[in-house]
Amino acid sequence: MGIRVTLRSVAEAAGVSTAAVSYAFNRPDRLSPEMQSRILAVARELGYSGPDAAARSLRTGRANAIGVIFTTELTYAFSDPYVLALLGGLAETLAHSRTSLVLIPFAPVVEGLTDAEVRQSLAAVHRAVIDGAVADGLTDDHPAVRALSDRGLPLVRSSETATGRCVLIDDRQAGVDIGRHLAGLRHRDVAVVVSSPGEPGRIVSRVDEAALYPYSRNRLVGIRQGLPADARVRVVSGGSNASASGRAAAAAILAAPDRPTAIAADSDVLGAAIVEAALGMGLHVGRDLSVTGFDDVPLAASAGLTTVRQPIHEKGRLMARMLLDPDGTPNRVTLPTELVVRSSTGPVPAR
Amino acid sequence: MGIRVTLRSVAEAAGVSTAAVSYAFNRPDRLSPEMQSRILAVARELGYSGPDAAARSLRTGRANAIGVIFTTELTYAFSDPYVLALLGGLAETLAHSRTSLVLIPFAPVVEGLTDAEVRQSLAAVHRAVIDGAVADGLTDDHPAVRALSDRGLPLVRSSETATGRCVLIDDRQAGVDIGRHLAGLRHRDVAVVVSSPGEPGRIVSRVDEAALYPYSRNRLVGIRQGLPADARVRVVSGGSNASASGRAAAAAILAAPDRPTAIAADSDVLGAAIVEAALGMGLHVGRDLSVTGFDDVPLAASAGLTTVRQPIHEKGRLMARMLLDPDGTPNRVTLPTELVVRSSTGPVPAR
DNA sequence: TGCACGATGTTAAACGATTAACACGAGGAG
DNA sequence: CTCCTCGTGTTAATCGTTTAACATCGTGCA
Repeated sequence: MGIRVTLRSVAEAAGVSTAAVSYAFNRPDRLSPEMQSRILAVARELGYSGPDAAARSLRTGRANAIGVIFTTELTYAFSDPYVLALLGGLAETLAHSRTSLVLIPFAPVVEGLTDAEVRQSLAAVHRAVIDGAVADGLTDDHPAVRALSDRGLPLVRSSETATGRCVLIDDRQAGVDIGRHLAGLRHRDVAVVVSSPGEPGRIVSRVDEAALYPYSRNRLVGIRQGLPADARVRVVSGGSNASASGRAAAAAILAAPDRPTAIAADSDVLGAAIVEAALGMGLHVGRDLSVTGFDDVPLAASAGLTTVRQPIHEKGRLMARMLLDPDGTPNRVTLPTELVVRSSTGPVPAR
Repeated sequence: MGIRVTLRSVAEAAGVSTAAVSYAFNRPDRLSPEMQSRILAVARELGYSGPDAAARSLRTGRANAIGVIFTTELTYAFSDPYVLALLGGLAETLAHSRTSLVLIPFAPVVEGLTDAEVRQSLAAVHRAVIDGAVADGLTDDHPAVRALSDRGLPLVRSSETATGRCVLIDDRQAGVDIGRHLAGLRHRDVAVVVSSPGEPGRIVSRVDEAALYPYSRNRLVGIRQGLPADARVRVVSGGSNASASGRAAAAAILAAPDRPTAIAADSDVLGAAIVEAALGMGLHVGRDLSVTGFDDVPLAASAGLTTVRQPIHEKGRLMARMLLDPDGTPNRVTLPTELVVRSSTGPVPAR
C-alpha cells in the first residue's frame, strides 16, 4: 500500500491508455461520458486524487502561481499597511484566474549580506515554481531580480530604475508637492525621514544618499526642489518602516537644539509614529511642528496626517494583470498621486 | 535563440554528463574544483540559471513550500489581524528553512457554493506545488481539506473537530472564562456575536447554531456554561470579521427595546467595532454596556477591550514546525488562553 | 608487489504527467 | 457506393532533473 498511485496505475487498472485518464481529468469533452465516469470511478477507488502538481507544471510549463519577493522579514511585512494593500490588490486580480500567490523570503539586508545568506536566499528564488514575480522596490542589480530575469520569468516592479515592466508613481513629483506645500506654509528647515536599513535617527550624509532606496531618493530630490533654494534639508534615517523606529527617529530629531519646523516622512507609518512622539513631548502637531507622511493608508486619516495618496491597491491589481497577460498590457504605467492635506501640517509660527 | 537552455544543453556544451552539471549546482563537494568551475562558466555563458524548479520538484518530491488555504477573499484576509499574526508566525519558522508560503484562494462560502466554483477552487488546490498545508478553521468535510488529504499532504489545522494534526486552544474553556467574568459582574442578558457568513445583526436560531464555525460554537457553549442557568443568551450573526459588519451587528442589537447588558464578540475586530458603535450612540462602554472580544490583538489594547488572549503567533510557528518535521512534533497541541480584563466590561448598573 | 580505497565522472533509470499525431468506425452528403 | 468528417481512443515522444550504481584511476600501506 506504500506505492504511490499515478496516472499510469489508474490507466492500467481501468484497462485504458494514460492519455484517456489524463483527458478524463483535464478535457472531459474529449471522452465519451461512459469512459469518463468509468475512469473517474477507478481513480476514486484507487485513491487517486488527480494529476500530480509538480509533474503537471513540468509538462505544461505553467505553475498557476506568481511569486512575491520579500526582502524584509515576512513577519514584519505583514504589519506594513503598504505591503498589505499591495498584496490585496494582487490577490484580487489573481483570484479571478485561480492563481496562487507565493511569498518568497529573501535575506533582509541588515549590514550587508554574507555570501551564504545570499546563496540560500537565491536557492529559494530558484526553487519557487511560479509563472512570474513581483519584486516591489528592488533595483536591477538586486540578486533576486537577476535570478528571476535569468530564469526568464516575467517580472514586474515599481522602481523608477527598472528597465523591464513596471508600475510606478512619480516619486519626484510627489516630493515636489510635499516641498511646495511646506514652502507655502513658510517652512525653511525640514527633516526628511527616509526608510533605510540603519539605525533610526542617524543623519544620512550626501554621499550616502546614493545608497537610498530609489523611491526615497527621488522623493528627496523632489522635496528639495519644491522648497526654496535656501531652505535647510537634513536627511535622517528612519530605520525599518515601523512605528518603533519612527519614534526613535523623531526623538533624535526633536532632541536637536536647532530642531526643524517640519518633518517629512517616507511613509505614513513613520509619519504617524513621529506625530505620536511629538505629541508625547507636548508639542502641538500642525502648529509647533508639521509632519507629512506618504501613501495615505487608513492610518493616515485617523492620525490626521498630511500625506501623498498613491493608489496602492490599483498598483497591485495592475501588476498582477501585467503578469497574467504580458502581451495585452503596457510595459510601463505611471499612476497618479495626490497631495492630501490634513491637520498635521500648518504654517510656521511667528516668533 | 528561442530554444530553452537546460541541464542537458549545458552538459553537451561542456562535454560532460548531465550528472556532472547537476552536481555542480547541487553538490559541489562531489566534483573536483576545476570541473565545477568549468561547468559553471559554461552555464553562465549559455545563460543557464540553474535547474528548473518544476522538474526538480517532480524528481525530488519536494517543493520547499507550504500552502495556506484561504476561504475568504484574500484582500479581506489581509486586513484581519488574526490572519496576519498567524501568517507572521508561520513565516517566522519557515524563513529558517528557506521555505516559501503559498497563499491558495478557495471560493468563499457566501450563500452556498456552486459546483463550478468548487471545481475551480479545487483545481487551484490540486495545482499547488507544496509539501504541506495549513487550513485554519476548516472542518474535515470541507472540500479543500479533503483534496489536500487525498493528495497525501501533511495538513495542520486548528479546528477541534480535526482528526489529523492540529494546534488548538480550548475554545469552550475560553468561553467559560468570558461567561464567568460577565456573571461575576451580574450580567444575565448577553448577546453573543458570532462570525458567520450571513447578514450581520440577524438572530441565529438554535438549530442554525449547528452550522456555525466550530470555534464559534464551542465558545458559545462555554459562555452559556459560564453564565448562570437562568441567564438570557441571544446569538447574533456578526457577518464577516470586519469592522463594518461589527457596527451593523451592534446597531441591530442596540436598537432592540430590551437590549442586553453585555455583548460578547467572536473577535477583537468585531468587539472593537461594537465598542465604537456604542460610543457613537452615546453609551458609556464598561458601564452602560459591557463588551468583550477575542484574540487580544493589538487593536484590543488600544480599544480597552476585555478579551481572551490566545498565542496566535506561537500557533503559527508551531503549525509550521509540525509541517516541516512531522515526526519530531506531536500530533495535537493545545495552547493556553488567558482572560484579559480591560475597561470595556463592568458591573451591571443598578436600576 | 599487490590491493583496498577514496576521489571523481558516467550511465541510465526513474519522477508523473500532457498532447500532437494517428487510427478506426459510424454516419451523412453527394 | 464512395468519400469526408466527426467523435473517441491510443501511441509515443517529451518536459528537465536527480541519484543509485558502477567504472576508472592514482595512492598509501602492508
